[in-house]
Amino acid sequence: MRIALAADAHGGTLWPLGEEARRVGDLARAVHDLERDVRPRWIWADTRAVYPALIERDVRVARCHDLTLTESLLLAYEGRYGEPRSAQAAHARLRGLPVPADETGPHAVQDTLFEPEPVEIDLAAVYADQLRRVAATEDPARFRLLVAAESAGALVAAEMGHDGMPWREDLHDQLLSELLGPKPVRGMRPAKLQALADQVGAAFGTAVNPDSPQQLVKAFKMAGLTVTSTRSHVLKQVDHPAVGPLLAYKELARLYSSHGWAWAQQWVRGHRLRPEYVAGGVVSGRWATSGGGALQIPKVMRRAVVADEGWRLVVADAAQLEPRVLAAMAGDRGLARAAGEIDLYAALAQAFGGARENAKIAMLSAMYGGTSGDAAKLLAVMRQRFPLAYAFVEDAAKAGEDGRLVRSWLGRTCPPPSAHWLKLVSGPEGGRAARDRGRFTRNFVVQATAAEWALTLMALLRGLLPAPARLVFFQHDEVMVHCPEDLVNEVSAGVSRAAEEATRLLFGETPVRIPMEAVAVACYADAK
DNA sequence: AAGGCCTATAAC
DNA sequence: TTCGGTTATAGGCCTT
Repeated sequence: MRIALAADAHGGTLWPLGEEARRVGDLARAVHDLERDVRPRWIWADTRAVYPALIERDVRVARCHDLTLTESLLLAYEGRYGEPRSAQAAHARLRGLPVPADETGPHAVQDTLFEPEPVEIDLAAVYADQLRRVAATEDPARFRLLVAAESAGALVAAEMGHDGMPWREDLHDQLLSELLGPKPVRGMRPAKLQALADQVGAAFGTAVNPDSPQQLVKAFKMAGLTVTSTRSHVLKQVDHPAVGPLLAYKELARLYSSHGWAWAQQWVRGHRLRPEYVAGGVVSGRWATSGGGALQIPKVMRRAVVADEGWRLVVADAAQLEPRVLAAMAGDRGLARAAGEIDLYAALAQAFGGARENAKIAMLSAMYGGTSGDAAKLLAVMRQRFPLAYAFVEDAAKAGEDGRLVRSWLGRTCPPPSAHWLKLVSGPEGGRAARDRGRFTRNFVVQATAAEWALTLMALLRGLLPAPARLVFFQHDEVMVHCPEDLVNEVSAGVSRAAEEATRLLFGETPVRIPMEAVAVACYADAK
């Protein structure tokens, strides 16, 4: 059963497909009852606008179809990248009405919540149109899976944003104090940071703001040293007494400004980090965050992520996900056989002269377009030993260089070349621009497919988790579940099973394995 | 004062 | 001949 749903200021409208629409005063109550009785697939305009209010009322749904995310996938597939993707825009296109631009900006979703819809959107008609367009894709079964996974991802993102990841404010403060000195008063640098800044100044013989690349370059110049930038790896080559304290400063300043006290004040409440995840926020299908920086948490801060009393964190990541995905996509039997092993690179080592490191460089260069060091030599070996995998990424690169589109395994489509690129590519620097886009499309097919595998895994795992276990973190190829201690085994088994099912759902019968070993820990820092 | 671009670095 | 992809965030610095 499928039910379209629209929220408004006074409740909402439910529209079981093929039946009359009916208004309800208490939307959350109605959704709860229907979810309990019939478990429909909910069709709604935008999960980010609709679902948080339901979660707030403790109502969760198993399945949905997000019209905005689906429209976005379809427009890209159809070569119409950039057209407005909201359900309202899709509706307007169907009816021949003026198409409203998408809301943009940090508060777009919240703003629309409090504004009445300017026009009534025929959700069922938009949905039917999308199903028709999905059926017209080259492989409708795959695209349907993509739509389902993307929509499920939106549910998970909203739920994780609500539940939050366990975060001990006291341990975070303790960690910051150890590294930086006590929390400073507003406008002051923490003591250890100031001491390092003073050392840098002393080494130059004049006060320099270590946060200013311009001042640093000038100061080095006065000391008779020319630096092309003030990046850490450049400074490491420079012999000057300021370099030591400067590198230390940079590392700590990063922690302070990006994940320091101000950050915690804004994003941590009641022992939970609650960032805002954006499913489908990256062209490759990876998630983004629009606040909270949850996908860039420095590793040292994992010490602050601690399970509640009597609970555990079950942490699992898919090791070597991208080369495994490539092996499955390309149907390269030799690579797929190696991808049946726990350590793919070790299994490949023999083909690359015995060194595991060489195998790794070869694979990464193939997927990222790397050319430095021994890459060229190793890629030649790869071409010979794993011709299908090699050809797969080469074809993707060639398509990008030619200005064509590439797609992931399930049909996510890369953006078309920009007008700027088209101009560049026919000019004197055209070769460079073409190669740049080739690297992008080469990586896109792998990264996007890895992302949809991870999305599928998460959708499956969400359905397998026993209450009250909760998904609390997801970072590209890694998931974290927070659960009572006595559920650890069940949750770990769920993770492995979800990984196996995700692999089979995407790739069918294949020797490739994408193992996910879960570990249960009290503290995230102990997971690796 | 606000906004856009640049540089730098965190994650995968 | 150099020259690996996707991001978020913050501070400096320049323009308006």
